[in-house]
Amino acid sequence: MEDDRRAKLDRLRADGVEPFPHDFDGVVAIAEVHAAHAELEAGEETDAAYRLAGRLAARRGHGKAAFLDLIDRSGRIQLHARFDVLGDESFELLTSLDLGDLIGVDGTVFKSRRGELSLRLDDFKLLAKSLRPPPEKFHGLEDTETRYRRRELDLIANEDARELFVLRSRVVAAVRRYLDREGFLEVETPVLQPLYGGAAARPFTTHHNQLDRDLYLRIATELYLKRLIVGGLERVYELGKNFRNEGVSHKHNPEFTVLEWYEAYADYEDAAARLEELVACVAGEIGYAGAIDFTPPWRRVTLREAIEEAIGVDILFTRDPQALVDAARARGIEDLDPTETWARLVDELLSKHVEPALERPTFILDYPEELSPFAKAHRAAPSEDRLVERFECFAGGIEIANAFSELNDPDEQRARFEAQARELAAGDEEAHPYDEDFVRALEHGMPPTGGLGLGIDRLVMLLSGRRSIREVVLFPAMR
RNA sequence: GCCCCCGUAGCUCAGCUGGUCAGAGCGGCGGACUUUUAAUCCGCGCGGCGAAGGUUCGAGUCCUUCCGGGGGCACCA
Repeated sequence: MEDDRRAKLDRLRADGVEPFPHDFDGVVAIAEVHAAHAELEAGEETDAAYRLAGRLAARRGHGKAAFLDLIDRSGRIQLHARFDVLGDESFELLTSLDLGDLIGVDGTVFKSRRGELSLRLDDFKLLAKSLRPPPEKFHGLEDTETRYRRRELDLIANEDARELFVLRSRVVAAVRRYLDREGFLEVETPVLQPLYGGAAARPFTTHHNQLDRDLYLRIATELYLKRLIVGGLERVYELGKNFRNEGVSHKHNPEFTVLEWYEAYADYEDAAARLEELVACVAGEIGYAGAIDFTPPWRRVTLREAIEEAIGVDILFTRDPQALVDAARARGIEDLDPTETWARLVDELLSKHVEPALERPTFILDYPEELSPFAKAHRAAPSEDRLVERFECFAGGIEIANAFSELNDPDEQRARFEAQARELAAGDEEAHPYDEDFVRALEHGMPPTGGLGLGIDRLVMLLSGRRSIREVVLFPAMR
């Protein structure tokens, strides 16, 4: 059948038809036509003329007439072609088109007897010949592998997919608009870094040939952005990819899009308020109508309370891993590993016993210092609790954001790095490497700052009701 | 890394306990039809069942290995 299309291509050229012309000016979106003529009665004709372009998605032949479906990014419209309007040659060319061919059309709007808004073709032009058959038109393309690996086919075949990625684009645009309006500067910091940092994760390593040195793909933008706060930019954000050398799952892709913002003279409570406002604002702008209520204020609960509520254990009664494991075991939690650190055990309790149940947007506040090397000590909590001003925000059972009152005491930061260095030496591959450039920057003085990271892919999952990150990433990592 | 599942025409899929099992719909090709809409009607199968071995008189159908994928676990604070 590919041969059929090749043969048609040859025939077109032989007949002097250019199968790949260079342009087609003056095209409007199909959605525009629908919007302008929504009120038309069935059977009603107009003399409103439009020029459209898109892909031929279906054809219903009818002898001396034909109905065709044209799709563009904005939608679908039916075309009606008549032999007596187009003439012999043109009509024949039209009926020899293949599904998947790209065409441009001129025509006038009418509504068919059956009530479908349509365009009566006055003229059309082949804009690009398709040499391969498109996916099946009724079931669409359902094979997950093909949908992910060959996303173009998914986009051709599935209106859902088109709408989703249009939605994603609108989400990102709305996020930018909000931050721009609030006086934030969008900046770009290095993706290739001599030292990675800002998160607990293993990096991808690459190599610069001319410099003959290894570089890391960033795992976070945090440290560079805070250096910009030291530099006086006051409100900055970066929206871009982070890379983490980790497994894939329904909520993890090795490269993922993150928004980080830093705001001078703010703390984590300001960040929480801003996140609520931002997400509610974005949800409103895209017309979100799903099950999650993003209306501020969101629920706030401390980590200690959340874990106690979930499993009945007060994590702050000890810093001893074995004691915590024993306490958890007394409440029926058997699968904790006593050789882990206390902090990692706390984290495991959070991710296994608290996070999955957090459907409505919830801030979990006030983390142990050991889990948060860049967050400032809690101003109100007893010092023996060693808590920091940090929150993670969850919704739909997944973590979407992480924020702190940024640690800006350089000596304290150095001490935290040293603690991390000991972890690293002890074999924790995800501990933070010591970043002297960052500490030196802090020594010049960083204002009190509230910073936040928001997972854009996960936000899009929530706002689109998708359960897998692969659904919302155009070309997800495949095995 | 481990466990489970899947891999049949361009697409969606049916093929029970191994013996016309190489099929259907959509798509395609040829023909009819000037308002249809998963258009309809008539005719045509365009793949040899992910790959390689093996068991068997006989294998999409059973076994082994490999490849690709999905899901789960681990990992991912």
